[in-house]
Amino acid sequence: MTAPPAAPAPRPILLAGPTASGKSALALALAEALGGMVINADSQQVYAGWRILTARPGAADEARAPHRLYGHVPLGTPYSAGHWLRDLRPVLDEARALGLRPIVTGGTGLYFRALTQGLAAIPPVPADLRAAGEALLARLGLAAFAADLAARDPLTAARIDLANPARVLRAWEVLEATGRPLARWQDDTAPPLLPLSTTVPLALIPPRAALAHRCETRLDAMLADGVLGEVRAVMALGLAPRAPGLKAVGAPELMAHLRGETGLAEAMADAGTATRRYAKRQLTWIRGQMTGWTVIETPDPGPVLALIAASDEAARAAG
RNA sequence: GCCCAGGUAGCUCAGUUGGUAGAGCAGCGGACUGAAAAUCCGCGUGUCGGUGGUUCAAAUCCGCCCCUGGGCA
Repeated sequence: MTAPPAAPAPRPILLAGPTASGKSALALALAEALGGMVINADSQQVYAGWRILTARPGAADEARAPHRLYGHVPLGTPYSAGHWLRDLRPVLDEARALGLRPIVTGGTGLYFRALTQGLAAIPPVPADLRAAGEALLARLGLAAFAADLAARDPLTAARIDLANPARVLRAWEVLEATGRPLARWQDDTAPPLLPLSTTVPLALIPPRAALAHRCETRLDAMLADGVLGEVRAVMALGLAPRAPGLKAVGAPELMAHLRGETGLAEAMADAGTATRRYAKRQLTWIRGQMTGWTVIETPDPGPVLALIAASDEAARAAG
């Protein structure tokens, strides 16, 4: 112990929360106050083409603090929790090199799980194999398809929801592509990139009434900002309806309107419904899956900064 | 004013020969290991417009009243 140890890198801040909770604004305020880098953890905000619809930080926001992993993926390109984790690692390195504190924020619970609990290192599944699986599922029906999987891979079948086509299809394609049960891959999951204990994990959960109100006013604001033009531009790309990046909440509803299938008022109402349901699922995820996270109720930066300072101090004391 | 059709869950509606009611959507709760803003599971939340009558029993049959839509004046 001849030289004092270098100051440890500041622990990354993780900021989760339902849509319209005020995460982005809070993340930006924290970045300004702490010298941070805002890093996206949202499965739809990674896509170029959506800015208004996904309430992505704008140019003015990005001028106030460095932002990463926003809009860096072309629409139509497959993207997943695995892609995101691989993209994230060099960004965290960059933040450390620049002396910026990472502030990872977004609404995708799975991404935070992959980050803090690890993700099985399963090789990529070829797109045509997935398509073949979808075709087989459509031909056999879910019950027969699931029964077939259960016969070939009882280990995984016992672990997943066999009534959920997405989960059964995933198990099937992993088995087909790798010859190894998904459950085996999952059992071999490597340690996480950022264990929860090495972070400051915050979950922003505003009071229900306030959240509902924000969901509503935000949709109107999107309309005023020209979201229909954005949707029209995306439609002009001519991508398949189920192409990656086209399932942002509100996209199907507004596209239906632009195709002349629904009135604007109806489309906006439907988009509002979709938004509320999405927020509800996010809250369920946070309640059920994000144990160990600190719940904060308002996006007011003052108390949050105090909380972070106290947390940092406690971590320092613990060594 | 008269005739017709309706009035049942937050909304749209179903309800057989009378036995105190059920679907979809919304809503609420839940699951979640590489599509996750995805995908899936569970739950009916009701002065059956009001009132009087017939009946052991009325959402259901009868009278009157109220409301909505359409038609005739």
